[in-house]
Amino acid sequence: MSREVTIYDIAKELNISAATVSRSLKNHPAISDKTKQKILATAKEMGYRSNTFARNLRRQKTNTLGVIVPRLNSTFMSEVIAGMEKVANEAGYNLIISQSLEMMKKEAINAATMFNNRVDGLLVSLAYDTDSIAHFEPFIQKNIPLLFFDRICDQQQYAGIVINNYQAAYEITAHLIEQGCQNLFHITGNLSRNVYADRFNGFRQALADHQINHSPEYLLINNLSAQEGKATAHLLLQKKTLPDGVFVANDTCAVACMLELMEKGIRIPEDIAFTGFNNDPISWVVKPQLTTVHYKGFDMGETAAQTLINRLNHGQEASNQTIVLPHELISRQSSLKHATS
Amino acid sequence: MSREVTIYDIAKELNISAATVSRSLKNHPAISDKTKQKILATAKEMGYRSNTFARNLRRQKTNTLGVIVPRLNSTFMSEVIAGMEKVANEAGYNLIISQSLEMMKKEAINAATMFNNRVDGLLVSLAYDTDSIAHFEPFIQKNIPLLFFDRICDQQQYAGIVINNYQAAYEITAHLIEQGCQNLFHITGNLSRNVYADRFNGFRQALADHQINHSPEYLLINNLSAQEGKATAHLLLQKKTLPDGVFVANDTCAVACMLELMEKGIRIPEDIAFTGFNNDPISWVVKPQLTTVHYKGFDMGETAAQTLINRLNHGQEASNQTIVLPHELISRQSSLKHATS
DNA sequence: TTGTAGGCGTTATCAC
DNA sequence: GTGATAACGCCTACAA
Repeated sequence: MSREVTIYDIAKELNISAATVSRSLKNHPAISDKTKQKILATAKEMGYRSNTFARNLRRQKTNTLGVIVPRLNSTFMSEVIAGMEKVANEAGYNLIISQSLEMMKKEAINAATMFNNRVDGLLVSLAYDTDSIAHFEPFIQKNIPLLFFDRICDQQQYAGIVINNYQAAYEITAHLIEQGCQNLFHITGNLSRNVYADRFNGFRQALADHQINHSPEYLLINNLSAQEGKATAHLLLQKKTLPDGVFVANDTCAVACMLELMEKGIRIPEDIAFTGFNNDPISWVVKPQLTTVHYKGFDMGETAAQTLINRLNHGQEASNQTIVLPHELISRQSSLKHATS
Repeated sequence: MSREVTIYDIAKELNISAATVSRSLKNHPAISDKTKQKILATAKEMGYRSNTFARNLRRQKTNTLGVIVPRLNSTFMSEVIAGMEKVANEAGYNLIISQSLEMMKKEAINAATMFNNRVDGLLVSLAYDTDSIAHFEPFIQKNIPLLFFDRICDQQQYAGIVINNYQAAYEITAHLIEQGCQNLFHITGNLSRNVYADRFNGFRQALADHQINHSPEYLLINNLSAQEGKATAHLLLQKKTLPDGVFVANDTCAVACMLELMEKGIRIPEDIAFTGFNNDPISWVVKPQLTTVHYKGFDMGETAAQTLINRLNHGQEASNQTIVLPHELISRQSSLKHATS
């Protein structure tokens, strides 16, 4: 393993000082174009590559952003990552990515690792069961920019990148009501997570605004996995009266629940209309296709990364507002009743 | 932003040398337990955290593994990443992940970034159109361990982690034949990729071994996206004689193709039986459910990371064999004809 | 426009 | 067992 070429080697080769080499490589204005050219050429020729550690050590900066997500394996989240990667790359940042696997404990461990690796900033979408953000304290104390996205922290002082989950839920619920549904249920996740709380609130408000009464048991909470979707189907079947419309807070769970009910002879959407959330590929593959809410993960990733980078560049002055991105209702008639009125 | 605590600060605090502090922190055997305890306590108390750059600079090692994958957004790949992350974490390595988005050009850029970031080793699954691995030359020249997985490099000297694609394809094709299919087609990706070449060969061999003739147009190549799956459906419809069985090299494309054909009045599986590859969630959600091949992405990720780390620890002596992981045929009768004999 | 010199925080090599 | 010291490669006042 041959030794690495350093700026000193280049300097010696050209009989100039290392400082000049360093400056040329950074395209410093004070260096004449001629020397710059010469140095760049020699650097390439000698196979020079800058040493990130030395640079980081000197500058007290890593040019690395940390990302902690609940899971990587959803269409949505991988789009988010792709968007982040694009922006980060263009701005000269690297991404270190880790998954909490929906566990606060692992989220905390990951946060500690990120901290020790001196990430310049951290992007986080909270785990399912996170009920304290104490593990992010070190970042706050050291003033390392911390930005939440999608599943954000409800405390006022922490801004984040989100969509209007309330509004989206309102719209999709109103849609069900317009199709003639009268007895609506909602299946969702931990209401401590903003995304689920907001969706529930939107759902409730839509019911209220349309003067729809609801069963006292209209709210069903699970972890939104396929498995629990299936289990919840059985739970529904044991109710005295079945709902005629169900709004599920994600597509995976919606599809699993729906398929299980069909298995048991329930007709979808004639007996029960279903809607989901996320516009996951399974929502358009499943029969009947699922009405759902689409929001661009890629854009969210881009926005999150860009916002964080702005904050890195401009420090405290940078805005700390929560940013709300647009969403879109994807209405697939096949999953909806037709209005009976 | 208060200045970071260094080993010198701890040393000064305790009136000892920085060297002793450093050794204690590394749990060096030559330090007495008493001093060690004292130092550890003070370090914690002062909020010390070791500086990775200084450490890396000194040791010429980053404790970071690079990962380049075609895309993150598949169930399979996210499982791979999860497996890698687990092993890497346990061994004290970090992961830097990037996507080539199936483009060799971006793969090359990513490789360069990884190289400049001095990753200790690199894990790669090749992009769809990669036809040269010249962009990995710097790693080879500098003797930085490079390991391919799933979509590996066919050149002999580069080992990798794979499944037996040939065997899996053979099995699934034989399955179709046993169900009575006589006119089989194969839809797959770029045959320069080992995974697709091997699957094609397995398919062909199964036909040969069962004395099944095939149409001269039985091989259809596309990029295996949903979009092209749909397009290929139309292509099939223009054939003089439709196939009665199709083996598609991934589930996404299989499902898209199948759904489009059903849209056009073809009965699945009565007219055409379909099989896929990957055991993606859509393969069990779609009706009829798709017979497919399952292989554990998580295991592949674990194995790949572990193999790379072994090579880092043991240098050249470490084995450089290609490792073949098991797969499993997931037979879902609903997607298959019943044997007619 | 270019050069000099010191320091970023750690670890390895000597010495004691 | 512990301490002093010299790198690791780069950046940046300050000087020339």
